[in-house]
Order: sequence, then C-alpha cells, then structure tokens
Amino acid sequence: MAGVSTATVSRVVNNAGLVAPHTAAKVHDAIKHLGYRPNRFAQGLMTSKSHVLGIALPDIHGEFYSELLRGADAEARRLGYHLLVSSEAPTRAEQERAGSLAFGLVDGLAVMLAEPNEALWREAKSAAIPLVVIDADLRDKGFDSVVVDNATGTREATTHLLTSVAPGRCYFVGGPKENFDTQQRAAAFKESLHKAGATDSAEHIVHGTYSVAWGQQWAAGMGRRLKGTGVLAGNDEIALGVMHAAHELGLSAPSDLRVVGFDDTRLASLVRPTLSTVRVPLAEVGSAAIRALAERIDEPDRAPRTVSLATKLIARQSSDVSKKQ
Amino acid sequence: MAGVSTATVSRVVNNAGLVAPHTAAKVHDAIKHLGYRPNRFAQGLMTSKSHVLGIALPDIHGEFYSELLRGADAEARRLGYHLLVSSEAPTRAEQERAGSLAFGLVDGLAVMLAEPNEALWREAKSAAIPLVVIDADLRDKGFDSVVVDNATGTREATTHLLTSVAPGRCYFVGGPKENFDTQQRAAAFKESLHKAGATDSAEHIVHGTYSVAWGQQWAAGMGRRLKGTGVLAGNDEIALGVMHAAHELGLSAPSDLRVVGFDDTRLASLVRPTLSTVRVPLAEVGSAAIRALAERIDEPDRAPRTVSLATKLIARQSSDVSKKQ
DNA sequence: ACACGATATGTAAGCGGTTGCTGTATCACG
DNA sequence: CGTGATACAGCAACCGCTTACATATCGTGT
Repeated sequence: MAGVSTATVSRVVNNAGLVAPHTAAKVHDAIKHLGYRPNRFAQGLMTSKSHVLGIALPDIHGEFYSELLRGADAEARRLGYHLLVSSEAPTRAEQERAGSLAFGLVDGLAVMLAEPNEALWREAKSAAIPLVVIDADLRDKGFDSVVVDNATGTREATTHLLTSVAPGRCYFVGGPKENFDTQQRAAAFKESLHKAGATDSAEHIVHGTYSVAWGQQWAAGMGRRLKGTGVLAGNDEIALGVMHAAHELGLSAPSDLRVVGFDDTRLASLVRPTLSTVRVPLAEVGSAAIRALAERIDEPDRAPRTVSLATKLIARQSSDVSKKQ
Repeated sequence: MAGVSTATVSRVVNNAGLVAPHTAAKVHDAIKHLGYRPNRFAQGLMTSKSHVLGIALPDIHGEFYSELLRGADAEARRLGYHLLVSSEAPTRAEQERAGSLAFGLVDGLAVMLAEPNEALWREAKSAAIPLVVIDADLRDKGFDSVVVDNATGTREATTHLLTSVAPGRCYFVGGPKENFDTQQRAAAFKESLHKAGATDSAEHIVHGTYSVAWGQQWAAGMGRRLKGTGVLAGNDEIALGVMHAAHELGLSAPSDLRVVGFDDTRLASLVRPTLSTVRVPLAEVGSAAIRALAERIDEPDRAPRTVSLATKLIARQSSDVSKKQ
C-alpha cells in the first residue's frame, strides 16, 4: 500500500532514521490505515527477543507477594517489558512443562528461592537464560541476586525489644526452618540476645509457617507465660496471630507483651494496635530484580552481582508503651 | 542424531501416534541427550498460539487484586496456559505501546473494566483477539463477561443492618461514583432502604475512593452523629477506616455502630473486631475469567456469555452485638 | 503375482518478519 | 562531464518450526 518493500517497512518500524522522511511518512500512513501490527512471533524468531520477563514466586497470594509483584510490574513496564507471572507449579511434571514453556518465551526469569531448590537452578543453568534469584545470594553459583539484609532490621528490632524486656523473656517466632529469611532473622536474633547476656536462646527460637494460625497456636501454647514477653515474629501475619491469641488470654500489646512483626505489609498499619514491624522494601525487591534482569540481558557477560536491600525497624504501638493507643 | 527428518521430530513432539514407536523412541532419546527445546517463536509463527493469556487489571495491589490474580493464575496453569499480567498503563501512549505488544503475543486477554473505558474495548474489538471482560457486563457489545452479583449480597447486608438500625440511620460509604460495583451496590442499598420505609436516602449514599483514608475521613466528618448508625462500606478498607475513625471518637463496633464491609478480603477476618462483610468470590472471578477465555479460544464463534458470581453476607463481630467480642 | 490400501517418513513450502548485501539515484568535487 | 562517496530502497536468505503432499514400504485379498 505504501509502495515499498517489506524491508523498508521493517526499517521504518524499528530503526527510525534509516529511511527517507518522505517514505517513512507514507509507510506510517499505510500502517495506520491497515491497522498493521507486526507479528510478535516472527519478530521473536529473528531477534530472539519477546520483551517479556518472567517472575516465578512460591505463591502469589497475600500482601507480601502482591507488593513484590507490584514493584516488579511497574519496573518491567518502565523498562519496556511485560511480566509473565508464575507461581511455582505443585507437581514436578507440571513444573517441567510449565517451566520449559516459559523458558522459550521469556527474555529472562526472576525466581524467588526462599528455600533450597537444586533442580530449579540446574535447569536454569542448562537453559542458559538470563536469570536473577530473589531472596538467596547465589552470586558464587553465577547468578545475579537480590537479597534482603535481614540482619540489620532484626538487630534493631531485638534491641528495641530489649529496652523493655529481659533477654530471657524474648522469643523469635519464625517461619519454616528451611526458609532463608527465617534462618537469617533467627541468627541475628540469637546474636543480639547473646550480646545482651542471654545464655541459652535455643528454646526461644521456634519455627512454624508464615501464617496467622501458627502465631496463634504458639501464643496459645504459651498461655499465661506470654505475659511480660517480647516477641519478634517471622512476619506480620505471625505477629497478628500472637496478638489475637494474647487477646483471648486477656493480654494485650504493648502493656502485657511487646510484639514486633516483620515485612511491614499494609496489614501492620491497618490493625489496632498498630503493629511494630521490620520494614522490608518488598516493592523494591521486585523492581530491583527486574532491573537486574534487564541489565543482565543487555550485558550478558557482566560478573554476577548481588544487590542487598536494607531493612529497618518501624516502631508502632504493639511494642511501645509510650505510643498512644 | 536420531537419523530422521525434522518433520518426524515435529510429529513426535506434537502428535504422538503418527510415528512408529521405534522411531519415536530414537527421537526421544536424541531430545534428551541434546537437551532440545522447540523454539516457541517458530512454533507460534506456525500455529499462532503462544499458550499465554493476558490479564489486565487497573492495579495489582492489595488483597483484592492479589486474590483475583491467584484464582486466575491457578486456573491458567490448570488449563495449560501462562499468565501475563498488566496493570493498566498510566499514560495513553504507554498503554498503546504496551497493549499492542501484549496483543500480538497473547492468545487472549481478560480485562477488568471497573469503569467505562471506550478506548480499550474499541481497540480490543479491532485487534480481533479473544477477550473477556471482568466486572462489566458487555455481552451486548459482543464480549464474554464475568460479573459479580452485587445486588444480592448488598440486600442481605442492608437487611441485616436494618434488624438493629433504623433506615434513617443507615449509610452507604462507597467507592468512586463511576465504579460499576459501587453503582450497583449503591442502587441495591437504596432499594432495600426504600423497601424498609426510608423516604430520602440520597444523602445517605456517599462516594469516595476505595481506601482506608476515605472511610476515616467520612467517619471523622460524621463525628458523634456516627453513634447508632449502620454503615455499609464499599469495600473492606473503607470499613476499616470507618472503624478506626470511630475508635478515635471513642465509639466502637458493634456496640456503638454497626459496620459491614465488602469483598471479604483476608483483612476482614484478621482485624479485631472481625469485620462483617459481603463476600465476593475474588479467586473465582479470576478463574472464571480465565476459563471463559480458554473456552472462547477453543470455540471462537460461540455466542457471548456472561457468568455472574454470587455474593453473600458474612456476619462477623462488627455488625452483630450477639457475637462474642 | 499384482493391485491397492494403510502406514511411516521425507520433501519442501511457507509462517512474517529482519538484515547483509546489492543496485541505483543523487550530489559534491575536480 | 567523469568519478567516487553517500543515502535510500530492494532483493533474498534465513530464523525454526508445522504440515500438505509425495514417496516408500509393507501387508493383504484375490
């Protein structure tokens, strides 16, 4: 319709400048009239680029992942990519199938590895696809990584609890024992406690799941012994569970016990008493992962990098008697 | 490596059965050894199928969208698809670009249209891509739709409030005036009130945003007049805001006022007092949309269908004096 | 023993773009 | 006016796969 070859059209669409303005105008006209859209598959076949980035999370439920996803989505769009989400497939076979599909179609993949997962990174390595790992530092395995500096925030939170609670009365109620974050938080907690003079902290560190139910269960199990304790929870939901169970026991934070959550999901500021918590910049984790991925795609031979995001205590009502209720 | 032509390989990979078992075995061996993965672009070029479904939401933040997305993701995987998410682009130009990218790569698109958006559906129509609309019934425009039956749940909730509050003291604190859901909820609320004998309900229906801040603002503006009222909020966050502001005023639900939220996000059962709310099956909205999309892809000439999902009142503490605190 | 149908595999033509190379005006310069 | 540089635009190969069609092989009924 524009009276030019497809080669010229291609040049007009992609490398503006290589073609005479007059011709380009004609082509643009034709494109508008015809409603022409380049076929993405054909483009991909030539360029091996889809402009789609994948993000694989263990789950996409709840404030935690929602926030992370939001950061990732925004950053992806900013960089001209689309985002393909994938919560990890339940069965191995499915994962195989799903994974391979995504691998071929995606320019790069950000995977959250909250727990060890040999299979996945072997597969990733073999697929030779740009990949960044979220939540585990696998730089030495050759992967870019985005991690959270759990230690700093945990230390802050623990120190904060220790201002009003004796070391012997502090507890860390964590998530799954295998979870990287929980491990790091537990370690930093223990260290802070020892520094404050605690002798044996082993039984003050417990593991469960990242759920309200687990927090509730633990606190209910403590019974009246809960009074006067300081609790650092593995995440905000656990903290909420603890507060609910405490309430059932006629105890409330911060007067009868101090509670600090983790993650600073929106939950923390929506409940009453508002929940002290360690802020994890979830959205930035997402955006940093996508950014790292895009950089790796542009520069495939760069040495693997790890970006570490800071955490910090946000003191609210649940841990601080001086704050107004 | 298997000593066969690419045609045979293709047949082995796709149409099992067309090739002799002995040959197929050789091919499978070779595939395993070589780590062969079919090129998705080339496949797409031939078949015009990517096995990727797009879902476009106004936002992907918060429990509401998180839950919806989860349902969609699960269903997509179940049906052998991947999910490309896209929160609507801020600028028109960006939307154009992003939209067109997705259009070419995606087998179908589910869009949430919470407010009128001529441009989008015109574009969709012109792109001739399978499309289902979430939250607006556009069957007469030729689109499959997934909607929520807001009326039933709203009526239930209003009736419930009316058991302990006079019609003249009931309020609907909604979201944006243009929002389809809010409109429907407001209409059903008004109807129920009139049926109960209210004469003028106009000033008892107010609009704002779907946020805690708006609920708080409204309730603060009411001041002591809040006492003894029944509030149906446009969503759970607004309800929370109302309860927070009430708390500031020294009032609390359910003794001083009754509050019912909407959506039944996890928030509702996590706060204290637990929040009565109208359950909207968010995950099912997502999965229904994906299912409808897949069906349309399989059967392109089918008449447009609308699936409507029921809502129902979940009575918890915030509206019911008889429930234990 | 022959024709014929069924079954198994190969051949090659695209799918719709991108891009290196080539051809041809156009222009400045000597 | 000849010559070479320059700027555009076209030609055609190719990306890796699917699939209609052609070919080869084998079994079977008569």
